[in-house]
Amino acid sequence: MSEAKPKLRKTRIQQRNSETIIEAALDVFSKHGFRGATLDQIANAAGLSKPNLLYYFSSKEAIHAELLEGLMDTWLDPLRALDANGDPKEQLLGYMRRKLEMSRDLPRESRLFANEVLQGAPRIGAGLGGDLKALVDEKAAIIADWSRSGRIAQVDPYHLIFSIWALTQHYADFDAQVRAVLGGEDPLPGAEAFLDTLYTKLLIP
Amino acid sequence: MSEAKPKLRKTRIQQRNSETIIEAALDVFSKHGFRGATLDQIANAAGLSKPNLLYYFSSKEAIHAELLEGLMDTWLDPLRALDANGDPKEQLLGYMRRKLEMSRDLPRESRLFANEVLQGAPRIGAGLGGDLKALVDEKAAIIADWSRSGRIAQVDPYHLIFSIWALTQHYADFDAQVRAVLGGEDPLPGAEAFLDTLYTKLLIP
DNA sequence: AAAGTGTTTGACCAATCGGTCAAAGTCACG
DNA sequence: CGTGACTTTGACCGATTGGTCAAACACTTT
Repeated sequence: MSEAKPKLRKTRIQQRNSETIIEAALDVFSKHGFRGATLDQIANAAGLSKPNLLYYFSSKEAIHAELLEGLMDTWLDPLRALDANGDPKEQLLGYMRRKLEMSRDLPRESRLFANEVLQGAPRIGAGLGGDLKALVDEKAAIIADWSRSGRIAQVDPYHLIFSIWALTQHYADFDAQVRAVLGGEDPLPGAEAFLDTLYTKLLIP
Repeated sequence: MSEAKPKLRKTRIQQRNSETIIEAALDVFSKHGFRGATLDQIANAAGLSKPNLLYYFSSKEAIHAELLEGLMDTWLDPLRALDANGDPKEQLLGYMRRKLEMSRDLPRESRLFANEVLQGAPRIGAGLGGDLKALVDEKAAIIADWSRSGRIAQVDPYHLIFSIWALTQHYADFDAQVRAVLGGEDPLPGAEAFLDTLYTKLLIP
């Protein structure tokens, strides 16, 4: 259903500036949302003039679209790595830990997606119903098998996956709230310990 | 630290129109975020002219602020209801269920807060570090007591509360994603069953 | 070094935005 | 029913926004 676009970047300068723009756009979009971000902010963050931005990307939407598309893969990698042949508990806890690491290391990406989905995913809806659903269906089937064979407890695999998303991304997306409640303390170590015991207890058959 | 404002609405018309505006603003702000919402959209949704809006509220910010302030109480009610004298497991599962009901019945309110916190809580930051933190500290102390006395398992009370927020609000804030993955199915019944077993297992001493 | 391609920018534009204002309309009440 | 307070609105304003364009600039190739 999707046409493969070459998207060839001819020159060194194009390569470098495109990357700079995408990086700056990630910063600005994740901080202010699509509507709240302005081309001037992005241009400024990238150290370029606004017309120069639009020499590399045809519109604000185009920057946002390429950003999301390029990130989708990174974002789903941890789930892709879930191995049907591995130890069930180890695989699921590993997935959770990798997602938690991403909340620590890539909070801007997390917020970018959160912003998009919060608004009803108007510019990414197709990707959710397509690639994402397919991947989740595949991995949910694996988890269901583990449940059926008694290697982990009986759990709804879809809500199990949702819970991992919710619990890990929460620490990136709601960072302001978490830190306001905890004071100065770094939330992540406590979070990992809590989530470890949570999922360990949940998965015991 | 906070001055009590009377905020008296003299006439019937003022009463009615203020409410209409707040209701319309909830719709628009939760759908598009603060920056993405326009006064014209709110005025339109409220069935009023834009200058008429500004007769009742001095600015876009003022509408947003009153909306958030009025909602904060509703939003924290379930946590306030957590009773130190009740049965621990019953109290915590009850809290979770009430939050899940709020995600079902008040998704706009959930998204409004999510939008605000995602942007770093620029217009509500004080409320998070103040009232919210105080309330969470109080209830976390209760939960810690339950843990200490062995009535529930050893858990970090703060992350336990965070997990209830994350897991329940996820079904409102990320509704687009959840539904895209699940297809037509209503997510909430499955969510409640999953969360019931999750917290039941977690809390067993 | 000339020519052609690729890159950058200042000036500008139309649309939209939050907000103002004076004038017109409506309501409550003596 | 008249009067003063309350309510509504069309017209308007300055600022910001996404985007255009022609001209200037730089780089590579021959």
